[in-house]
Amino acid sequence: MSRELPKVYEPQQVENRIYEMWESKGYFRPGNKPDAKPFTIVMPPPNVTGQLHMGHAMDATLQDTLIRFKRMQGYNTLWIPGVDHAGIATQIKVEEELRKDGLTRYDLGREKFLEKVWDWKHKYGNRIVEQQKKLGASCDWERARFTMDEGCSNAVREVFVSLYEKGLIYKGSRIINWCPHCVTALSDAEVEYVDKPGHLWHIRYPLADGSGEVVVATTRPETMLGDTGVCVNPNDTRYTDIVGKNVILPLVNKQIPVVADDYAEMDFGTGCVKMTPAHDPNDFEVGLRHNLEVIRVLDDNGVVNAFGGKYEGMDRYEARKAIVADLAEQGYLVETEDYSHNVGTCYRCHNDVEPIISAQWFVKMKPLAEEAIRVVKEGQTKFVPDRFSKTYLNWMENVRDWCISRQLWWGHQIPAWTCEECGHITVSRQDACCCEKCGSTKIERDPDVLDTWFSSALWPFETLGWPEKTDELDYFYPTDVLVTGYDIIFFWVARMIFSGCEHTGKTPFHTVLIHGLVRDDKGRKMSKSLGNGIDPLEMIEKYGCDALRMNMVTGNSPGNDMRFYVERCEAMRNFANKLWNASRYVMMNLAEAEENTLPAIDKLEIADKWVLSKLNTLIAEVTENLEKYELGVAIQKVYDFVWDTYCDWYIELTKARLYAEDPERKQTAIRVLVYVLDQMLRLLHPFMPFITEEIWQSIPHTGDALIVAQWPEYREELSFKAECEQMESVMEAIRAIRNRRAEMNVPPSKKAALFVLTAKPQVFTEGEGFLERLAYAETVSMLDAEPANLDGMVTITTADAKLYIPMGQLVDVAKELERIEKELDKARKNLAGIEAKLSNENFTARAPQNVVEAERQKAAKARDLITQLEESEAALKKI
RNA sequence: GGGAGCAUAGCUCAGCUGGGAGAGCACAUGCCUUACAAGCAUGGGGUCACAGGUUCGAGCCCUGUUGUUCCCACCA
Repeated sequence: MSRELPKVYEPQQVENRIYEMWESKGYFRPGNKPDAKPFTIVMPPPNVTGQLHMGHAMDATLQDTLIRFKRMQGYNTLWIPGVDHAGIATQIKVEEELRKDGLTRYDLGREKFLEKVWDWKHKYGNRIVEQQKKLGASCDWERARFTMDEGCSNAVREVFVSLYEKGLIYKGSRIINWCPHCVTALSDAEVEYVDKPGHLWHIRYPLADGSGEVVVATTRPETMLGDTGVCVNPNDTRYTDIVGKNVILPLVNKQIPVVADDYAEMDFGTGCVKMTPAHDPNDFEVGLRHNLEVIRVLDDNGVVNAFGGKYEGMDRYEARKAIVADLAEQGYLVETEDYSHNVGTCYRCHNDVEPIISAQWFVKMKPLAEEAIRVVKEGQTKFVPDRFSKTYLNWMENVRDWCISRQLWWGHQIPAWTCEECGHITVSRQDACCCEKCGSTKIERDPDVLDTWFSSALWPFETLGWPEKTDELDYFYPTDVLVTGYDIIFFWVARMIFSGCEHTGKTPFHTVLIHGLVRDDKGRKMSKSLGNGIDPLEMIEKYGCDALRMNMVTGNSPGNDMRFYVERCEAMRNFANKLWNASRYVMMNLAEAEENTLPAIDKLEIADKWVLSKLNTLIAEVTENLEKYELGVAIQKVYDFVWDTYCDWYIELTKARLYAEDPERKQTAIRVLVYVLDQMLRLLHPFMPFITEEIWQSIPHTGDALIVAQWPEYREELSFKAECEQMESVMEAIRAIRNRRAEMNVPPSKKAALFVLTAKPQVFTEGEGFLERLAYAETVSMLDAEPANLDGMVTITTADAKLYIPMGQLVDVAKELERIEKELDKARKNLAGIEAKLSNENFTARAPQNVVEAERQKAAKARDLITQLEESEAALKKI
């Protein structure tokens, strides 16, 4: 950056260069600081198929801000990136590719197909990484992991086998959620329930002995092909007689029993429920209790199978239509009722899922959940904001066994071999050669793969080398903060916690920072189908990465959704530009500074002491906010300081000195300007890494880069209370004068003399230069007494002074009086309020002393103002 | 059916442990003041959803009401 700086900040010229500098110098790797504490974050691995979207931008910004903050605080920071193999999503993508050539995965066979997927991964898997770099993510790319790489695969294998050995993984036939479109089982978490309008069909089932009938209701009539019973409540006197009898299943014409079970509710519908144990989880349970037959009537593609008789070969919806029509025709349909109900859909393809009985692998959750509940209840892992711990606990306390097998090819294949001879299942860390029970070599590996989340669940420790006992694992694990959206608490966070507890004996992180969704400007989810997504890369291209990052954190609080406004990117771009220009101003004068250190305290002037005190407060507050993950609050404070305190006030306050001819005063000013700029850049760096580094590199600095510079600290010796009050007093006068001039429409070019009557003449004498420059005063003179002639004089009153400005004909005495009356009225009301408070003994006795003291000071100030106003009023009335 | 969030300026939202009602954008007026017109100065604009309660004091804590969003749940 030369001294000849462009007037406008151009992020495109800066970002790539800075990022390469950081990366090449190894700043993203944890420092080699033996005494330093570690600070570790594992990045939620995006899908290999993924395209960077606003959710990633949010995720990355928050994590990077925390990492940069901690890095500057001296921690050995490690942010581990990686990519997820995303079983279903990726497999679908590659199958779509194949379809273009008219092929399916079965045409290729498993091995060939997997080769294709790996090709695809190598081709596109890095795209999302490159995109994340554009966000300024300072993660240790050299440690980037992939959930299917060797280390992760070992971890998965170890976990599967050890859980199996502990009896926490089992294979069994249960009702699971089946997606006929993806042709695989799903876990409960992968089902999204959608309220859909449908029908409730009431169907007549005649008693086999001809003594009557029962009427059952269903939303899925096609499942009746698999009915093996009818259930009534044992206390339901209406049906006592028929329990144990058989009814005839219409269309199928077979006899099925009536059983009594609490499951049937007497006051719902007719009180009779048809039982389809193969296609409904409740019916399955009832079936177990009453030994009902289990007849599965839909195949893996959702098509009616051989048990469906004449309906065989029909798709489930086709079959539904045909069955309803036949029921109606044969007089079995009593009623068709409009009925809206929750239908489970696949979270990937959004087709309806079918509850189907199927042999699958499960993780037994109850024993694992215990510890996962304990660590959160006892605060070893805290959610920010805290309300999500309730969400988590509620889920964990009611969690059911986790179906982990998927009928896919892309993923970690289950390490289980079934013996053809004896049927025994061998589960093994090494690929099995023969049955461990009978020794037969006729064994076949389970073709299924594991749920993608099974490997993601191990992410915090598998990325550090587990199951090997590595030094890294020892040093960096447990990690510190996990940052993610509330939408994957169940999918991922919960499973990482119980996995960490079970396999490492430690909860994987002490804090879970939850953020919300990024929505469009109308509050809708950004989605491909709506086409309302905004591309983060486009925003970066247009407004700069720093502006996008600022957009992500400002005005946002943890756990809450945010709407994305392009206008705010613009506002943040403007902020970056503001900072740029302030720096330009400092650098233009930099030649005057001999060094970038603070001048001796006795050289500091009032404005310097004021800005340094403000900076001090800012440092303390921002640090605390960041420690508490209040990034939005923190950045707001820095923003205000930069724009308001530094640019709008301090820079203006230094101009008198910079343009005057006293070299020593000039140097003091510029050195404080540089010092404060440097400190601001540090505070801002975690949020706006690029522009701050770029500027920092061109001001005098010690150290190689801002990214590894030290985080500012509060310095007691730089707080100057008295000088701050002085400064504020002058500032109040400046504001009051500007205000009056604006109201009177006096242009800045029209300067006027200023007379000051005050009990603190020294304050205003010292502030002369400020009043001249910022309050358009031609001259500033102190008065000993009220001016003799107030005609043509504007009177402005502040708590500490009365200010007179001769404005000649512009002044209307009557209007002046009216204004003073108004101000007086306001001031008196204000004082009355404060006094009422102070005269309340309850208040003075019970409120904290500092609050009472503050009220007293307010009262004193209000009284001063009233006195001043009254005097002004009296004086004006004399005219 | 259970649980949670939200309701603050025209719009979008901050407001941390109770003591000043705020920001950005928009709006109005005046300014090309030698860092910045992507700017400067000044201003208008709020019953903090409603009703109670606790407290010396409530946007903030408690109870209830209304509206709204979301999550969880096997009622055929």
